[in-house]
Amino acid sequence: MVTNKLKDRLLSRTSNLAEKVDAAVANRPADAPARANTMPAQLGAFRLEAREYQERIQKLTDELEQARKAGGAMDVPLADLHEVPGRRRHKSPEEFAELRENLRNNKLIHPVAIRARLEGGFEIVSGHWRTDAYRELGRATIRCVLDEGSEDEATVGAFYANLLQSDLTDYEKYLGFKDIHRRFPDATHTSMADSAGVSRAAVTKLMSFEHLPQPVLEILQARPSLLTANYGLELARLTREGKAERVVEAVNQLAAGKIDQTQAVKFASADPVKARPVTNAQTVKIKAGRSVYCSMRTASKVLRLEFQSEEDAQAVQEELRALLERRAEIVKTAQSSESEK
DNA sequence: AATGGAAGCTCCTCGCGCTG
DNA sequence: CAGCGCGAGGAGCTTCCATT
Repeated sequence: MVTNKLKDRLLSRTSNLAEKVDAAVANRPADAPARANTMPAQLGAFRLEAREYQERIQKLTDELEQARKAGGAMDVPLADLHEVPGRRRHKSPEEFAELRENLRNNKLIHPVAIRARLEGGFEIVSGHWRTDAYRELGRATIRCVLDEGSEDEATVGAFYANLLQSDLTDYEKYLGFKDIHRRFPDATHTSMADSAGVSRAAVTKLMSFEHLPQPVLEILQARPSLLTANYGLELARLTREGKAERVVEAVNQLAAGKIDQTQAVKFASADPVKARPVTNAQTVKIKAGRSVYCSMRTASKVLRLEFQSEEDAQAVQEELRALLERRAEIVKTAQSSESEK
């Protein structure tokens, strides 16, 4: 199946990215995030910090490892499970309801895959919907297993796989790319675009959500579909130009359903919101008998010709070209005589 | 080289007016 | 009056050029 091939291709690119960036991170000098001033102090602080993190990771991983040896899985309190943005796969409300009802009566076949977090608790690698279902069913714990593979593989892989689903909102895509960028600070828009199979401009556009005012991001957190990246980009630009207040007000009105996205941008840019741009377009229909042969539309400097068939358009093209070349010649001689004066 | 921004293209949707 | 076609604008995307 084509889709699967594409998915495999993207996922394989994804693992490449993880390796590449891992390698880049490994090659980076250890004092990159330097805080101390002297070299020995930098190294000392770095080693202490690294050891501390290492110990915490080891402790949490050991607990899960023990559980796995004991029987492969452990019951984890739902309150200890945390979601990582961009990792959840899409599911319709109907599909979720089906899953929940299934789990109400049957026991969990596939345990939730989790990984220990530095800040405590566990992050869900896969099984977000199963966890949600258990929460709705009022259960206290859920069966979990320690995930294999690296954290980055899990996040990046799940996100890029999700990206193939068009029903992910632009804001959610932004959260995913942002998370990847947080994990791989060396990743550029270009490299992420390559891995995701989208254009670089698309990534840049999505990342523009980053520059929106905090209140707008909070609204989007609750309603991710409110703003698409095209308009997010415009509003981010206006925010940078110092119109953050107008942007927030515009998004509030957008959220209230009073205006659409285009009007929101106009409103935020402080331009008077015109009801509708005055169009002075004129359309002339050239008829062949009773049917329209060609519809000719003139608006400012645009002339549009629409024929009934491709053949008609082709047939006229050569004649029009000759006409336009003659006109261009006239304009040219007029220009040269003008410059001689 | 990376990123930002403008412009243009295409597809889609919706309202309006014409026609049978 | 229902069905249809058309016009116009919205939305989503890419490409190209400018800027950092």
